[in-house]
Amino acid sequence: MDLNKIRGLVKAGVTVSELSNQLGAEFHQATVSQLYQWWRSNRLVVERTWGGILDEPELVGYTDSSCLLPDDRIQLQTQIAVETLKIATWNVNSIRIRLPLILSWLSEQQPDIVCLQETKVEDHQFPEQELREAGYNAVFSGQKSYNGVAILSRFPLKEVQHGFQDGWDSENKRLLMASHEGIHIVNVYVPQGQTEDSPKFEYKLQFLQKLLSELSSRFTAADPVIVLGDINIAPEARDVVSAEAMQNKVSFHPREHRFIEQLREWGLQDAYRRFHQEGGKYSWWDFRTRGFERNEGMRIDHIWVTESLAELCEACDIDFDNRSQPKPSDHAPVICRVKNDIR
DNA sequence: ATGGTCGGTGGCCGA
Repeated sequence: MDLNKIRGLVKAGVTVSELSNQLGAEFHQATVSQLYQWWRSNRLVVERTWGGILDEPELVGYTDSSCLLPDDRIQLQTQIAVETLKIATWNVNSIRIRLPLILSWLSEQQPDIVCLQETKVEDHQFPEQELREAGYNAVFSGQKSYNGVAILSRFPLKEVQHGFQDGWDSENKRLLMASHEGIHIVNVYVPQGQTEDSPKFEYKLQFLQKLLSELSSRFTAADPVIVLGDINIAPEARDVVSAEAMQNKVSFHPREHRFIEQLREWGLQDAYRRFHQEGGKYSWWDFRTRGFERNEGMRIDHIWVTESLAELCEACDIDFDNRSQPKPSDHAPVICRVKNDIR
């Protein structure tokens, strides 16, 4: 199959039957699969007049039961959609209860890649169909009740890895990696840790240590790597309401700050702090104290990038508006925009 | 205010 020839013809815009005529014997199953892949990833515009019955063609979006018809006019989008990549992280606190908000947010924000945490569903219950209809492929790693991570993407993801490569702590679904156009995506849900004297805090610190060794064994700081998720650590005093009150408290503990320091030493930087210096900007607020209404929270959801990606980063923002919607998660999404210079 | 509210579960736990 001559992919460049097909790409050229479809970029110019053709009907399916014209394409079939022009390709002749070269039009076969692989060609059709390619068209569907483009369609599924929202790169193919499909216009349908039902054999001329409609004066104005209707736009046909991809669903699992969609079929291309011979007189459909198809056109492959040029790289407009990927000139800048919009990459987000969001702890959704149950994908089942949050699905309506997730779908409206996807359609409003149009992110290209979204890392989700605390999906809280087993894989067979993951709403793959609904997300695909919204234009997203998904890879996911879930369990009953707790944890659960997923990556949504407009494009097919590559090099998917579930959990740590050595299988450590594989029963807790907190880590999911994939790649897109050479960018390595590390989606992580770091354990919360409860209190300083809890075994859960030791588990958190061990998890962080494992995460660091996973990063340094898989990548170098020269690679384009993006580590994002619910890190459950507020790095600095300006990321909490009161550093005094948080002294030696979990999520603001010196031993956790040591990990943040090691992340920086390895070559990662906090994308949000490239663009915003002010304090009092949080990504999580406690439901119990009505923290959001009082703006009392912590900035614990982060996007960390290596230097090569940092230079391409154009923006990084917390989506506060999402948190004020009905039935919000206790976390707001964090979104960054990365210039895509990989052509 | 050592409380409070969510979400998932199953007769309490995790955040």
